[in-house]
Amino acid sequence: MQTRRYHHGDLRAALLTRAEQTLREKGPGALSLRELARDLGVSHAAPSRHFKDKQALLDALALAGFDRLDETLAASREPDATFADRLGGFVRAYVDFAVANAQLIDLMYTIKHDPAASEALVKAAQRLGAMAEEVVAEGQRAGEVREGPVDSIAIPVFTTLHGFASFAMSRVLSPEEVASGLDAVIAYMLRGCAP
Amino acid sequence: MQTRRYHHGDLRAALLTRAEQTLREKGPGALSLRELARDLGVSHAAPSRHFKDKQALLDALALAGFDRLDETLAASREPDATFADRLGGFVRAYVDFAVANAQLIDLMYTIKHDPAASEALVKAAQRLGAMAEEVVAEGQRAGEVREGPVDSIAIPVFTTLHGFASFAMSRVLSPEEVASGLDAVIAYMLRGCAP
DNA sequence: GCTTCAATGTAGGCAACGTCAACAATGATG
DNA sequence: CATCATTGTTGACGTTGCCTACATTGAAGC
Repeated sequence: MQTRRYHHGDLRAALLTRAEQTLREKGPGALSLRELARDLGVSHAAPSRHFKDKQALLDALALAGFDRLDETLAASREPDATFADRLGGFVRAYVDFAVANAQLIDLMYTIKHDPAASEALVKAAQRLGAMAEEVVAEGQRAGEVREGPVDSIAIPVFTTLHGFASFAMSRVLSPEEVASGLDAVIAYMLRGCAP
Repeated sequence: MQTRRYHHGDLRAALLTRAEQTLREKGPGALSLRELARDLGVSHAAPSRHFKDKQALLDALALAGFDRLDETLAASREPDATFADRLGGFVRAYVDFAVANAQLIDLMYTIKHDPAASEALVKAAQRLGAMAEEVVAEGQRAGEVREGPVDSIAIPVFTTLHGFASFAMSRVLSPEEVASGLDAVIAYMLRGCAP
């Protein structure tokens, strides 16, 4: 049991970590700056030194979420595979992340709604779209995807992906439906992309 | 300027109407029972006679939203048309509603998240899925849609629809992208459904 | 090594909120 | 006309986000 120092050391990171935990466990409504401060053994106004606003904390949380999702997706890439495998991998990685971090994803897209969304956040979100575009473009180059403007294919594909993930998160679909439906969705995507 | 009666007349309906207006104009965060009461010229505890909770009001709002969406979609049906037209009509109606009621749709799906979602609400949400299934099933009967379990086609389709609407609402896609992208999305759906 | 000062944390206060309990007016039912 | 459930009011409590003024700290410059 160490004696509490006046300075926490890395309160900012601790706040983010703890906030994400509460978000995951009790939902966004249960997120209170004061409770966060109490949990970390710090005065109720301390968080304001690191986040001017509650919204600022949520923004930072969402931004970190986008960054992690971007990394996850980038890491799941397999350069030398058929389009079907590449797309399948991308979709599975996205859906897995969404299911494992439902509340966070919700927050991410809710915040992006806001016209006042920070530039960094918009940028991180756009990177997602760019990655999807890249998969499609590569498929086109390999002749496995129909020709035409990349957007006219990437948008429907990403749209399907996000919609499915959204249903998976919100339990409109049961976990079994998600597991079994995933293959059908990927097959459907492939048909929609086929030359 | 009529003198204020002690009884409002139909406070419940007035609360819902006003709440939806505030939701639309200022977002869900700006919804306060007390402010609602003030706006309607009623004491701050009056709303509790009609909604035991803030959550209860939100639930009622979401339920009304599902009902209206169901009606809108049902009204947009054209029984004697090709599958392409029927699907196109359905998609357009859904997307139009979503764009025109972005905050409301958000609320609807957010609330459905909640494990404690009321039965009526779950039911209203499922009617949506059923309508989509019906369109697909009819297409199958007419031989315009590939065979197989209805779910394996209806889920991807509805998923794409919801994802696109979601992006349209959240302005990930600009209004122009929505307008122009809609045709591409419908074409892509049709390819995914084709026999 | 001392001073200075920006960064970080604390203490107290404010208005707003959701909720509750106790009380008051109303109008429908007998 | 009396009764009484429904609907609205009042006042209070605890919690929250945020603000301002103050305290502690550690590092940079002399």
